[in-house]
Amino acid sequence: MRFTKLFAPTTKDAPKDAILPSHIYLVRGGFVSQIGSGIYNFLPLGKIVLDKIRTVVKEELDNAGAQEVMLGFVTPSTLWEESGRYAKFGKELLRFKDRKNNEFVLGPTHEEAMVDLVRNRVKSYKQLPLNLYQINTKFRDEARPRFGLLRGREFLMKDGYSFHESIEDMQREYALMEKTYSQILQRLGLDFRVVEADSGAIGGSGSKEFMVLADNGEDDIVFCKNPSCGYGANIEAAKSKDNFVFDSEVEMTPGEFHTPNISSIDDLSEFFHIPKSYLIKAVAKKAVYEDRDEVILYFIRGDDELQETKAQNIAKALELEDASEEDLKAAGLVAGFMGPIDLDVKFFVDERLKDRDLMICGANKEDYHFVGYSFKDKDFDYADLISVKKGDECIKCGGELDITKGIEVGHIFQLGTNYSEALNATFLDRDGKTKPFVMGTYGIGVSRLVAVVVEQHHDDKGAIWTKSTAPFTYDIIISNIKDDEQKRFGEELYQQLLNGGESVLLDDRAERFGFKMGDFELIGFPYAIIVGKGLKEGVVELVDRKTLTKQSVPKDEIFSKIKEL
RNA sequence: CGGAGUGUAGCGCAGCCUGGUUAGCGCACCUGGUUUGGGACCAGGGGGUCGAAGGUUCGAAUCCUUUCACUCCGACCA
Repeated sequence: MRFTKLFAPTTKDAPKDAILPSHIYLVRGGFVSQIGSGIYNFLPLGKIVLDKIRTVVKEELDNAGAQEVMLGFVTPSTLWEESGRYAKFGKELLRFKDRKNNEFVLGPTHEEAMVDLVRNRVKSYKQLPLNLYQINTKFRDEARPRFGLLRGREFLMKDGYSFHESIEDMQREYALMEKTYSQILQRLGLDFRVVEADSGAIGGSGSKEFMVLADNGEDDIVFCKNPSCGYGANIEAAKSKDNFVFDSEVEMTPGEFHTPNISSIDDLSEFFHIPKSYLIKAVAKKAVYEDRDEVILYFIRGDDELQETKAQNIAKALELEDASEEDLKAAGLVAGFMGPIDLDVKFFVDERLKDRDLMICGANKEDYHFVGYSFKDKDFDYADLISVKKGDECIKCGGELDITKGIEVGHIFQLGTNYSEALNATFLDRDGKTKPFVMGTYGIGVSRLVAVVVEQHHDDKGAIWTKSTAPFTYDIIISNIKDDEQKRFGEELYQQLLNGGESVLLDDRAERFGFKMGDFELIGFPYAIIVGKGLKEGVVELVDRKTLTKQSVPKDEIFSKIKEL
């Protein structure tokens, strides 16, 4: 490709709302442009990168035995009603009607559609397992799109679904997909971690996320510093060891205690001269369900923090909101003095409190706490409710846990039979019995990966594409296009590289040297070959975009030099 | 969804408060010339339904009403 023919409108200035490097450089470099809130056009450079990533994804998946299909982007809403998600999914699901007044949705994910494709076509265990995927546009009407391609409303995603006769076979495929996804991300040149994850609204028994490490990530991921351990988890699912050690000097006589105006954990700790780990923190939330709201209490240790996703999951709520003073009053609760004593509202207790005694909690009475509370023999709903903190001990090896930022690029789920049952998708097993398919589902954000590569590989001048993602590998810069010798050699080299099967761009524009170098650095091709002043002495220069180092190479050797890279 | 803003040339903005020549600036673009190793310079030039609709007025980019879009902070986010 010649730069004079390439539609790549680079700019000096970034859009004012672009904060993240990936957003700034993708727009400035002429890769993408915004056409609406959270909706982006891909220009030639962006499309090349997108296709390269898509190709890597496809090659690895096909190699693992999956088959590519393409489902309709527009899906009849009846399918979504069948699975029950039409009501559950919320406003993210874009719904609309056609001229005949039939309802449709723009697919944000395609469990229903894929199950529908398979049911009544696959009838026997002999046709299993089956792993079908598509790389197709998705639409989610995000409340607040931002960060360019990282959180758009319309995006390209690979979503795959596997069908099995048993849980064991599904888990085999799940492990295969973990391996396949890891290979994909490795080929793209990304530094990533596979972490345990919350399964979220999609349901299922287990899931893992593929997190690319980046300072601007939206997710907090917990990982063990011990290199031989390898534990990693999304903060929403992470667990740590209980570090509580009982202090034998602590004594309490059970009973109510007057604590006027003392309601915060800090104040109580000071008032009773006792560590926060002996206090019971009550967190009130308003759980929103399809048909009602309900105040729910969560009891956790005074030095812990409630993890909202865990709290929401255990309550099986659509979402959790902060409970207001009025909500609490209406539920008969006294803000600041709530405890697990004689409660009428639904509540959950963190599993670390099970069998603890000698604790202090609210007495459900204004200005009173209860001292010497015991959980022994109390048959409450215990669950993991708390957030892991930096420095906690690893649940697996006891090592030190750290927290870092990551961007989710892939998510694999052990789905089970949720969807096959809901949609009545069954097969006959070896004993001739009707069974629902055991399913797995696997997603990878293809357009998001375009941004993620830049997010992880850039400097203050622009993007730095990895070899497997670069729109072109080599950028031949003819320093002065009016210099016949430079022009002739640049053209020659360009033809030579093309004939050699290399991915190469010839910058033959009548621009000044600095302008062309700037574009090279901004767009981020892995290498530039400068054909300029040095040509008189018989040399050209090879520039490594990553290090920006230049080395002079005799012009007759540049072709073989490139072949070595 | 709550709060706060912004819509004027391809991009970034001024003008609006206090209505009144032909709506301006920088970058980008076109023509000619000089330049050619780090985003050059000189001269000339093209490009605007001032987001949309309605209203007030002799007169509206400017004031009023409605509406649409986009952005920021937060909540949300397989």
